[in-house]
Amino acid sequence: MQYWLVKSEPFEYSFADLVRDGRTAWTGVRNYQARNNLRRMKVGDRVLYYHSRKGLEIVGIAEVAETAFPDPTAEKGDWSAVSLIPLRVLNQTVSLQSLKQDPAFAELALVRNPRLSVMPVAAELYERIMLLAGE
DNA sequence: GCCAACGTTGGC
DNA sequence: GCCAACGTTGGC
Repeated sequence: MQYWLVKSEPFEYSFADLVRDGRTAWTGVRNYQARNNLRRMKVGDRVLYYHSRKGLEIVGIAEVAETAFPDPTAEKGDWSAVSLIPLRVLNQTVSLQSLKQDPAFAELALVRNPRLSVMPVAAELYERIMLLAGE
């Protein structure tokens, strides 16, 4: 099992929206690095859900329900989407600030490259985030 | 809302 | 193929 983190602006599509919908196609990624990460996802992989712009915290966990397929919202270009389903809301949200305060997360792409919207999370960092989340 | 950082585009 | 200009992202 691999671990990932995706970012979404909560006023565009929040984790609560995903919970409400039960499943969503993760479309609209237009960055090659992020796209390549989408393509590496496997069914059952865990996906941390981060609220960017507003909130600035990890709020929930989703799961990959379907591996990469052509992004139906892309009019041109070679872009991919995956399907995500919600797993659960975290007991406690994990703020970007708290991640930045812990040197263990210095290598996390969220900290190092704040513009990447789909990124891998090392297993040990995922476990550490789970601890911070009271899971 | 500002603006730094990053990615992309396009003229040369 | 370089690099300046432009557009976008996202923390602050």
